[in-house]
Amino acid sequence: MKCTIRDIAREAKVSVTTVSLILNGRPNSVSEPTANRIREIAKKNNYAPNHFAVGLVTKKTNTIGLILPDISNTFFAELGRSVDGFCSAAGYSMILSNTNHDPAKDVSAVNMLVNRGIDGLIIAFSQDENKERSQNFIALLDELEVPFVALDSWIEGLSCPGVSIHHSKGGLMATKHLLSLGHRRIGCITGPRGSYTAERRLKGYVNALTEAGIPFDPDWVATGDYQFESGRTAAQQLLQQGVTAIFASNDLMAYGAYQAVHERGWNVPEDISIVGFDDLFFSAILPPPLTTIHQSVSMLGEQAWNLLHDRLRDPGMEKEYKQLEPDLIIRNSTQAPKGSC
Amino acid sequence: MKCTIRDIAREAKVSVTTVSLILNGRPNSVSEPTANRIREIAKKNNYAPNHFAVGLVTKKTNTIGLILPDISNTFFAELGRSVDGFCSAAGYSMILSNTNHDPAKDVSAVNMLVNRGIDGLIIAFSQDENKERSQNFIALLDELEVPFVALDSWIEGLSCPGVSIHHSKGGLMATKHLLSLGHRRIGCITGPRGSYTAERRLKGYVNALTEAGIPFDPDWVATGDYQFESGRTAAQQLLQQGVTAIFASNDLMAYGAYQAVHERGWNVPEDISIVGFDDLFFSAILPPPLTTIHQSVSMLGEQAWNLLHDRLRDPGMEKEYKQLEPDLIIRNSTQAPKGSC
DNA sequence: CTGAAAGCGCTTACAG
DNA sequence: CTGAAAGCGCTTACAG
Repeated sequence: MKCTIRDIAREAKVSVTTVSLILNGRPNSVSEPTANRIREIAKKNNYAPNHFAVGLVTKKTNTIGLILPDISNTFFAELGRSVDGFCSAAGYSMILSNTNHDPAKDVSAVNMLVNRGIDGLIIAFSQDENKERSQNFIALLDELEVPFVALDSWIEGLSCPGVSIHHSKGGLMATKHLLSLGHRRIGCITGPRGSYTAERRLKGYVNALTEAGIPFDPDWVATGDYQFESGRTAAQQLLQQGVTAIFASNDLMAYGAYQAVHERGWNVPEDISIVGFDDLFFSAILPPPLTTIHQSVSMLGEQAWNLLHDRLRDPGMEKEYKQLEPDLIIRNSTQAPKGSC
Repeated sequence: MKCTIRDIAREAKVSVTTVSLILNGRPNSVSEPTANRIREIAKKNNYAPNHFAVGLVTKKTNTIGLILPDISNTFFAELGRSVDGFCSAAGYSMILSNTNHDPAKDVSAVNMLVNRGIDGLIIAFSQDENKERSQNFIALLDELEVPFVALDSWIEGLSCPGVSIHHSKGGLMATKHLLSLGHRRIGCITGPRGSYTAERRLKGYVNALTEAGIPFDPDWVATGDYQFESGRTAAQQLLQQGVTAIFASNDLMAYGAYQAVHERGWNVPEDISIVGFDDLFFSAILPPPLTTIHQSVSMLGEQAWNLLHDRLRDPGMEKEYKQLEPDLIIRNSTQAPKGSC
């Protein structure tokens, strides 16, 4: 039978107040022997506080919500695992909500989670091209009574703490690497239109070209959706344009680009160099191993949790937005363009 | 300001009883106009029931727990996504708990989730070689007051509903495929010792050899732990034994086997055929694409949810254990052994 | 057709 | 040093 604070009080012959004070370690003036007796009875009966009763009174749940666009993408799966690790170590549970990249689900997930009673929220936003819905979403978030932090992504116009890799710097580093190898006709496969991360990474690409004095050619940019298949299609377009190298805005699309190259009977990196972004586990074992921008998923998860945890304790805390340094991992998918030496 | 049932009652000039009855669609005899008025006021005020108050009274939470060994493994990530999809469609939330393959965390996760108040539980067990802890775990589960179902894996001696692929049949099919190509020296990379799924898959391998009249050679079996690296190491051992083909008990280890083969300067499938198990997304894009046993993750998730949902409505329901049919997907990592034709 | 009231299991001023 | 009591926001017999 489930044991309540009342059962313990009865057995220990004290009031429920006393039991509650002791078991929660609240400041009290209960005598040591009594306190110990209470603790022992609680232990013996396997006492665990009723979560709802506690929540009803304290308004605290020790549960946080995590909203992710797509948990089947390794990057987000690892991110989820990382956040889960940190929050469960701190005694919090995590309710996961998967939006399948649907911004409308972002909205319903926030509502659902808040009604269910979470203490805080971590959100990796889905891209939204719909300006009006996007504005409504910001309004909803602004009125949220629980703290939340943006992870990986962000919404234009939203003011909140958050953490992400420095997307544009990553795009810059990837493109500069290609430039330094001697490439001049460099294509870019972007993430979906309206996606914050996609736009930042593209910006890095554009900046690198500009710095190198290469005029921006829109034909060298193909839009993808961060999925494998779109990388393949986009790469086919770019190959038509005669690019000698491709910066894919994530690894999954880079794999698609490999496929497009192979289908043409070409090889990576001999005929075309490819750089990715994310550094998924598979990128290291793919033949040839993929040169890519590494994101530290565990650091991302840790920082997101820390930002949230700080605000759980002090809701008034200032909103900081952290940007993690990207790492260029040079492997074998990039080399100097053909005939350049 | 958060609006309560009481605020609505006051505004509608009825009792809280009436409001509760209407908003929950309980059998009632409230006049239509009154009912509509209540519904409108609720809507206008954005009323959402307080989860804790409801839970305290009804003992229901509309939340289920999902325990997974490793969400960063694509197979489990997709499984999590699948379960999440079905339960959120049914109005349930899912609390995810990641055990990192640690059976001790299985136990603590169950306790944590139950104390937090879940209506039901889906568990993909981690393997446990420790018989005593395993027995204690079974005892804990037997006394669980909420329904639970086993997903993918299972514990010897436990009686509960569940769903998994027919692991041994999958192992049988994979090995028979190799046999049918003419291979006779077939190695097997198993999952970790004590793992239910690993043992079943190995059993399929052994059965196939026996059926074909090939004596079982323990040197042809190498133990892995379902991770990439262990596949590489195990494959190195097996290659020493002169096998012409390898059945890896999951795709991740099959990728490791590819690596071991390449490191030796050999090729798949010319020098050695490899079959995997799971059919992860990457298996189709790997060069050469991997022949493997396909598991329908979405069906696994759906069945697990259905089994649980049935028991949520009728706890007395009989315990059924469903086994899904494996599918052999033949791609390019397998062919007849060298010099066989 | 509708409401008063008990109770779910806690926490927390407040009183002694 | 310890306890009685109010209250968190609901649901649900029960009474009228």
